[in-house]
Amino acid sequence: MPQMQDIQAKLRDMILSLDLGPGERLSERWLEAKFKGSRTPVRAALIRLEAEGLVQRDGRNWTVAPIDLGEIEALAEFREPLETTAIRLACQRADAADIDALEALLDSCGPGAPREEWHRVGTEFHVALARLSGNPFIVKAMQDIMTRLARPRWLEVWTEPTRDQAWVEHRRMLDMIRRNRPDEAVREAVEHIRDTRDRLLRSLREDKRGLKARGFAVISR
Amino acid sequence: MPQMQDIQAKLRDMILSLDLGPGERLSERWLEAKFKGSRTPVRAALIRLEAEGLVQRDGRNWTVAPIDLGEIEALAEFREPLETTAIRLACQRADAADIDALEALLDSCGPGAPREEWHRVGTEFHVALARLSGNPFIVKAMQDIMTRLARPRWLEVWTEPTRDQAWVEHRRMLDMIRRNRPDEAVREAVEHIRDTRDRLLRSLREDKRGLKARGFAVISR
DNA sequence: GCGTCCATAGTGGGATACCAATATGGACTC
DNA sequence: GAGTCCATATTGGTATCCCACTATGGACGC
Repeated sequence: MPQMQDIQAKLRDMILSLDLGPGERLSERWLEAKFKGSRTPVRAALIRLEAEGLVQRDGRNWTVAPIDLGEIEALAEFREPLETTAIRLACQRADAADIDALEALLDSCGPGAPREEWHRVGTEFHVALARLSGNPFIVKAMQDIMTRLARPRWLEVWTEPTRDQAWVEHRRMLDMIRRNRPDEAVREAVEHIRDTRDRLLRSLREDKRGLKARGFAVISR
Repeated sequence: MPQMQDIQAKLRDMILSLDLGPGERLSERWLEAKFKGSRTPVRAALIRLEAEGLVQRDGRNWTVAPIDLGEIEALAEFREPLETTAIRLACQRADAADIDALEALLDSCGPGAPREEWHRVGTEFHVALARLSGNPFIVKAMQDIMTRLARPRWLEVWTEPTRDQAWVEHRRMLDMIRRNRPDEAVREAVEHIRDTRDRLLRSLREDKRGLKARGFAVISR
């Protein structure tokens, strides 16, 4: 069992699940004890997680990346041209089976499913859609984006109407791709991206007090 | 003197300058001797350069990333929406001083300048343009793109007409941004990106024999 | 009390030691 | 001579060690 990848995966999970709070300091020694490995693989994992944006240097120290509202805006701006490009390419390149698979992914998450499932499927939908573009850089960028959005999405106040709205938006995007109507699919996507951004920002801003109470570092802008 | 960053920078330079051939195997021990450091900083540098796409794992080994013609196509596809978005944002956000600075950058490279200068200025132009978007993710992506394109650009057969063509295209893009005509600037950019892609692909394909003779790994597609 | 200063504990960066896995090369067999 | 097999060198992965630096906190002087 490769130790480094194991540590990297576990640490990533701890960060994404907010088991380690945003802004929290990480010492290599603490992590080495926590994972019962040595500092070498811990350091390798930290370097890689730094590239993912989940961990940062704060002077000489390692810290869990804070929640950054400005980053959420910048990500939406970055994501819009990428996801719309992915959609246009998918319209040209994806076959019916690809689209059926995506549909099945959406279907796999019904009203009774736990929140973790919705979260996972939502992420995977966008990455899989990017994959239909056939462009590895778009896929990589989308993975990166979804990783960085994972904690805000998880922290978002969770209501059925918003969940269903996102679900409907996903459906509509996919539908328009299936019918090979890229312009309309793109319009849906842009709307979805902006809706998501606004939802996340509003939710986080409203709960900023609660987040700080949990010791989470939040950068307002 | 920070050892790790030093090693990373030197190794990056050796790769980008083709001092280390594409596809060449890198052993940590050899690098440690080469840089008179120990394996710890060498490893940290390798991990970071892996994220930059300059170094890869080949099984358990490290290798210099090969020249990949498919990657050049994918990069152009990835770059188009990003650079056009950067231009539109720059039109909204950049002030005259920003644009003057970019113009000065282009002016800094006259007909008599050495090839290294043209190369550096060409790279910096696109990154600086991305910076005018104000979006750190676009900047980061553009840096990444230019890094990956650096070796193909360097290997391109070098003629004054092609050099001047790129120079004219840069000028026109900047001009249209200054006049706040984003659509035309975007049209120039798309043309420039496609021209560049075609030039690089043609040049590399024609010289593939020569590259292999130098021991360079080239992936055709 | 309030600064100031210094001993100390803890940190990340680097160097080194050890290990399992793998690649290598030469001897041996047929 | 060609193929096979095994001893050995070398590799990357991991575990420790050592060091310079720094943050901390308590004693001391005012």
